[in-house]
Amino acid sequence: MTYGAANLSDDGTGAKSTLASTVYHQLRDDLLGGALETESKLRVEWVVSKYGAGASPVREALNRLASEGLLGRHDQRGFFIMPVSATELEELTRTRCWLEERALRESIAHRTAEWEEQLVLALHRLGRASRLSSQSSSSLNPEWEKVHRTFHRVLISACRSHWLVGFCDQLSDHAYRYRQMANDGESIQRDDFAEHRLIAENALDGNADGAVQALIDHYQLTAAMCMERFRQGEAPAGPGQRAQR
Amino acid sequence: MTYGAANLSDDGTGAKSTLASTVYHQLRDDLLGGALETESKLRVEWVVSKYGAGASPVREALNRLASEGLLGRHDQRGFFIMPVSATELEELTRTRCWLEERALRESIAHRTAEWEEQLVLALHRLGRASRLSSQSSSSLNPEWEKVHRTFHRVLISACRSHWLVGFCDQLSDHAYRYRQMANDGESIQRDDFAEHRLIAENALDGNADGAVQALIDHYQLTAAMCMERFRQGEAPAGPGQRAQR
DNA sequence: GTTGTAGAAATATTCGAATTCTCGCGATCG
DNA sequence: CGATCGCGAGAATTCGAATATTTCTACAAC
Repeated sequence: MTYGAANLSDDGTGAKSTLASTVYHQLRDDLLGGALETESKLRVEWVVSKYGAGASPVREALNRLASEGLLGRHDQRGFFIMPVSATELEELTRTRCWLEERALRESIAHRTAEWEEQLVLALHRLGRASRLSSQSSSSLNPEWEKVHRTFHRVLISACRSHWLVGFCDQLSDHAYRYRQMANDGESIQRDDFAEHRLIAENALDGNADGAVQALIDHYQLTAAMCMERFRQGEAPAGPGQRAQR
Repeated sequence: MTYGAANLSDDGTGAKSTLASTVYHQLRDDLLGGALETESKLRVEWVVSKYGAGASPVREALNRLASEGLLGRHDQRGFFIMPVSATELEELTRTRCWLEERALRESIAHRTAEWEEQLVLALHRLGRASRLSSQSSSSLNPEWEKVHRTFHRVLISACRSHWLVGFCDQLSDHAYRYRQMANDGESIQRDDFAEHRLIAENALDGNADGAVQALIDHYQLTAAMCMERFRQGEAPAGPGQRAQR
């Protein structure tokens, strides 16, 4: 065995993953976690040396990430980390509200007993997990993030469109990126659980309008908080992105 | 000059494209055009020999296509052409109607003079291009397809969300694939231009409800026609897809 | 007949070495 | 002085050759 040493299992089914997929997931996590925002340009060689893989698999990973909008691509000029901006955050939030509203309405309209149970379960878990990491207050609790994401995914999972679910997922990733970036110490106190409970209860009651309103409020509040932080950290010309081209 | 010989310009800006991008576009066209539906499994070696490129660029192209849902991927087992089905067509159409409705409403709500002009222009061009190819009746006129796509893109272009436009584009690609597949000789006569004119005129008048209704009718009629053909060609077990795994 | 299995063949994946391209810099030409 | 042309250095891209994995086949055991 010469290369590809760190591959045990990928999805629990015992199927071995490719190096390309491994790099993809790692790099994606780093991108979303805001671990490498400092450099706008992403040199292949740099990724190769950091993640220990050849150019080919790295390049595959980069291509996937570019297709998802996390990276940009210029033929013959490599990849770059997609820049962030206030207007992009607005557009993202706007789109997210549109899609999630539709998804939630459909989900409620076609809800099943199983969906209700999953939702109750997701809400319960959300109540258990704490928002902030117990160790560092400057980063969110990864466990909470996981549960949180599951909650929102379950919420719209009955909408009868894997396309729509996928799109919402994708937007969710980008929103997560902004949230991570804007996360240096909590600002306003916020009762996360109450917000989610309001959404879930309305949904379970079949009150689509109420659920949608609560969901949109939830997203917009989050966006507003991000925006505030975003605007603060913008003027000092901090370690944000650099030369674009 | 040893490899990468067939690269003049890609986007008209004089920028040279990568082999990966070239293969991506070609393969994508073939996929959408229904040129190679016969084999569900897509061997890298086959693509390499057909498109004249090494494994690395081909693989990149495959990865991009997989991210768009045109191909599927199983780590260590390669890529396969995404199967088609009646239920998938339904889901696709449903999602498309949801997204395009929202996009159109927003587009109308935020329309500008330039948007109106582009729309008028797109409609005019649509009237000029004929639906069927002059040569072969079994394939659609590529010029018409181009103009048609432009029309629909323009229609929603003022919605203030590149995300939404992108999603609609993606769904549009998949719908196109189904349309191509279901295209062996015209069935019902259909006044395409009248349908599009109805949409455009309502949109230009600011009549969102009317425009949306016309647009949805348009999509659903198309889907219904595809579905009909689809069901016909299903029983004979024609040269459709083969072994899945 | 079914199940299991070693080995071969076919494929997919990855690497390391070219090859090609871009970008910056200094010289040269209007 | 501004614009253009060469000319490397540095990157990106691609190839051809390994390396790994899956799939197929023949054969044996139950």
